[in-house]
Amino acid sequence: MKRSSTVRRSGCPISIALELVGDPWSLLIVRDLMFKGVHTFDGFLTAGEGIATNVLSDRLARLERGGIVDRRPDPEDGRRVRYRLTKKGIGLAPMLVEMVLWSAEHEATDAPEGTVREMRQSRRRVLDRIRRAWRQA
Amino acid sequence: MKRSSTVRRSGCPISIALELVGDPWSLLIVRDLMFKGVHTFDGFLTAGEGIATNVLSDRLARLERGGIVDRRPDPEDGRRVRYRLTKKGIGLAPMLVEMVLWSAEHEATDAPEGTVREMRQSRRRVLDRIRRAWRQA
DNA sequence: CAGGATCCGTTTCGATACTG
DNA sequence: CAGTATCGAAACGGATCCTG
Repeated sequence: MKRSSTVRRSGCPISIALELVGDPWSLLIVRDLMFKGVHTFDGFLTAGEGIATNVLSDRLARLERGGIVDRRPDPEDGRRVRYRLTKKGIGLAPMLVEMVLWSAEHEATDAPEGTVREMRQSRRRVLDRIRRAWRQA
Repeated sequence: MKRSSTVRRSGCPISIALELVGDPWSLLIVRDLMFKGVHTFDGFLTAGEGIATNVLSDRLARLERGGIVDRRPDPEDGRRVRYRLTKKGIGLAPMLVEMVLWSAEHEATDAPEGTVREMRQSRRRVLDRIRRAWRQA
């Protein structure tokens, strides 16, 4: 596998950010940040699907290097670190929403619940809410 | 990493089909099928980014098991195998389009070309064309 | 105690090459 | 157009250690 962050086909600019989207853990982290308001190391550890600490460290560093998340000390508790999606990171929302919709339609076994239904009915509204929650977080 | 094809958070149906979307090679194959009309083993081998034969075999089998592609003997040359996206597979188009758009905006270094510009201006038209091309292929 | 880094045994991946 | 075999590289999980 090439190590470049994007792959480009000659004559056809169909490039995909595989560095991000090709990695399950990174996607789970972004998803937790975007949909669940999880923003601490421990939050990812417990809310996630059992990611190991070293893997989490590594992915957070990658995402930070890629400009998708940033880290700052928690304003209310200087010892804590707060991870946030950057503007570039929040730009992934449409993609994530499509991923969730496709998964709900084709893979998930139990009936879709409120969030998914609303996504299906009005992507725009869901995206607006995600962006709003992000701005004031 | 869990081996299940979808991951679900309790109380929040934000599940993502990581089995597919967490794997770079699978994404490249789907992309080639969707945007480039590549549909043979050798096509993926040469048009792709240097995938190994065993990996390609493995991913095609996975995608087939996942119901995303199917394989049939080429009508004009029975020895050849033709891979096609299934309906479920073509359902990934919106997600792929968002991936391409995000990548073009944030990752790709050279100026976006026609396809990307058209995607940005009218996702609908691009998606319609993809689906039409798929139906008559 | 939160946020990581490091070491280590194990599993998975992938490049190459060979087979039908 | 694939399946298989090998074998080194990388990723992973788990535990442990470190630092404020």
